[in-house]
Amino acid sequence: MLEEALREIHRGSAEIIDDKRIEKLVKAYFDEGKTYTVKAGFDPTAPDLHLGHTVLLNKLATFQKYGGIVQFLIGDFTATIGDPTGKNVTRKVLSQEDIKNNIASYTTQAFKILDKNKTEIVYNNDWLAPLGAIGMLELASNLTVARMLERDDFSKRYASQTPIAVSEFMYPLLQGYDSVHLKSDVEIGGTDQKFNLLMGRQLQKAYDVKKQQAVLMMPILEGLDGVQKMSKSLGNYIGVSDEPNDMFGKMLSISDDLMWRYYLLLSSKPLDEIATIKNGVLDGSLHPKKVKEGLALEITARFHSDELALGAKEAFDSLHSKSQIPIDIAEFSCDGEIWIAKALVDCNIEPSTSQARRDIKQGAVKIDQIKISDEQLQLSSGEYVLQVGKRKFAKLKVN
RNA sequence: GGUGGGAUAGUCAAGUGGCCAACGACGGCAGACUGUAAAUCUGCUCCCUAUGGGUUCAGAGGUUCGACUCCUCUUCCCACCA
Repeated sequence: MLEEALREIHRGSAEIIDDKRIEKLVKAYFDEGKTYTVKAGFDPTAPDLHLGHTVLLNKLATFQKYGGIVQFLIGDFTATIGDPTGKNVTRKVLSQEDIKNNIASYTTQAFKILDKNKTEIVYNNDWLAPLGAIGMLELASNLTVARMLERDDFSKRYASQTPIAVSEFMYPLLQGYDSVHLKSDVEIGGTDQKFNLLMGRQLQKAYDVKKQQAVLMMPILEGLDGVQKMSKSLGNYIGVSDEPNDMFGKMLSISDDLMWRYYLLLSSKPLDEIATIKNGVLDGSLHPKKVKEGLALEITARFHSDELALGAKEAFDSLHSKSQIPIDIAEFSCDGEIWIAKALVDCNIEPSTSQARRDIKQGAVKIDQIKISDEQLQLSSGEYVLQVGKRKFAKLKVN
């Protein structure tokens, strides 16, 4: 039982510092029912969560299963500085108003995964604001500039003479101080947070907290392209608030290689079960498509419901596998006879008549399921279903 | 402040007077194959009812029958010097 719990906790992690401590904490929970605290910080900057964020949330949920009380730390104070990690420029400072709004939507989404009863939402403004100038200076004395400049992102910016605000130096310190105040037993974060996470340990020692937090780092999830990290700005993400059909479709669009990564980091299936599935695919007894569907169903169901997930699968099948026309396609209408190329542009499924003509020439355009080849074609009155390629549809009514 | 180099389509990057709507790569779109995959192969990739016309190569002028290519000025980048 203990062993299983630990395996689940270790699953997918990139690096763990002080694993012994984690073992002890979990063991104490099994033996004596003692709980412990697991801290994770969230920047209230991104109100829309995507699956990349859920990697961390999943891990927190796992800890909750085994005695962990999550300290869901909202960095409302630190957000006014902006985490410099990975950034090449000084970040914009958020207004209090923005922060408040973001927090509300953030937590609603997070509780789709976390157990509300084992979560304590804390705001670092509560203790960082009262820290005052003296406290701040005291804190700052724990870190040397040289040490700070060892950090890659800072040293690069320094070398290229990109400005670094002194306040940015404070960020890791403040994050670390959060751990002092909260007396956290464990902190989890992404691998990119290593420096900040370790700062928590260092400061706990300096402030004589009597215990140093264990640190568990999760890898950064790759986006749909399988290469770059999942992020909204790159457009390669699956949002936790995505519609079931979108979510399901996006999941199926990932490559087979990436699928295993997603299974590891996103699925709640036990590892040995996943290993069995993987073997099945390797020896050909299982079709990779089916396996990917399983994953897509699981994830879609998690954020919506079993029914909606199944519905999404059916919608997907009828659209793609059975090559039927989707049910809800955009409708357009026009007056009088219309040239086919123009019609495609007017229905927003082609960017220009030039492109439309090219596609017709290539046999990519269908009207009512029938491929057309005449680029001069005029549509007289009636209703048509226009199609370009496999996925672009429009209904057109010619009056 | 001085001197030199650069700015080309979504991105990178050729092109140094006509053969240039502009090589190539990536991306994107489409076709074949499939599992709406991936990989691979093929075609297309400024706009316009088109064997033609129009607008493009940082911006504004100029030279020329003709300019992305030459000259002048402007803006922005980069390198070296001070």
